[in-house]
Amino acid sequence: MRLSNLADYAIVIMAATARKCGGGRVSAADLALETGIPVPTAQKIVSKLSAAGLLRSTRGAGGGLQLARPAAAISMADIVEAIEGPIALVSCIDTGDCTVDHECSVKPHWPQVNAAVRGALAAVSLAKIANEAPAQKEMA
Amino acid sequence: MRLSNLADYAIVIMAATARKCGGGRVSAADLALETGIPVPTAQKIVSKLSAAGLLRSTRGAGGGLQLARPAAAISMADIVEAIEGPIALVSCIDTGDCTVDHECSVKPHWPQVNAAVRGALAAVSLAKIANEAPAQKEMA
DNA sequence: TGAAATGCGACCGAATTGATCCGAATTGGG
DNA sequence: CCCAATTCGGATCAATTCGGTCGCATTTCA
Repeated sequence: MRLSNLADYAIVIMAATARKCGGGRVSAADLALETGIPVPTAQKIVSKLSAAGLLRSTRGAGGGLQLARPAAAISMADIVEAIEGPIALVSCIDTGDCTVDHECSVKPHWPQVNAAVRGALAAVSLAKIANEAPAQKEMA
Repeated sequence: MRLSNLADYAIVIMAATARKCGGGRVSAADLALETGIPVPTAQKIVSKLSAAGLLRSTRGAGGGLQLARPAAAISMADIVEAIEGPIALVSCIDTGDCTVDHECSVKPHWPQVNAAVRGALAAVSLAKIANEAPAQKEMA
């Protein structure tokens, strides 16, 4: 019942990107420096985020990352799903096969739980996070 | 974003216990046979469940397990917390220390997400699960 | 065209999880 | 009152996954 550190980092990185992506591109190294996440790990996360279509990566010198969608259109659920795959609390739902199949009276209740969790994550948009605490780094 | 198999098993075991605990005690081995979970694993889960106060264990010959509370008073959240510890999506909340401390603009949003998740889990009681699909398996 | 910077992919180590085994405690029967 | 069977409890060991690191192909600016 705990999402992986990668997903946590991904949210931080996305927030940092939203904050710095005012008008240009940001490099993964720069984001790593900004967030304190190890550079290679940040690159790995950025790769997944790009593959998921949340970030747009520009190759070559002077390139970098930028949000593929406006910050208001990106939610925690999107980021978590990009890193961790579909939001399903149990493997049963994905594979459709419980190791203990039986009647599995629990199965009918998972969809509603999953939906609730996803809703909770979807309720928080990236714009909200970025605006919450710019802290000392107030940008004009 | 996926709870451990142990927690999943725990829910199945609790449901089976609620179903078979009509008037007596059930052995861990019997529950394992009923649910299809490996016996040693079932014992391990039962231990944690007992330690958490959800099950009452009776030692000795003819002993076994029984629900410590009525099924209606036990929710998924209780079981998950018994196995996985407190429901916190990120380690930051527990430890109070992010590896990337910075401003951590994400932190203020976690409590509401955690509460929503916990609420979703607490909304499903063990009685509901046990009543959903008794021993018989309807045609699908 | 050349060189530098960047993102991308694969490899390796560490940690948590999951499964197994053995020992201690308790009760029922003789 | 003693013995034995059955049970839970804890400790140990292997496996899968996650996290971190390194090297390379690609792409752009000079």
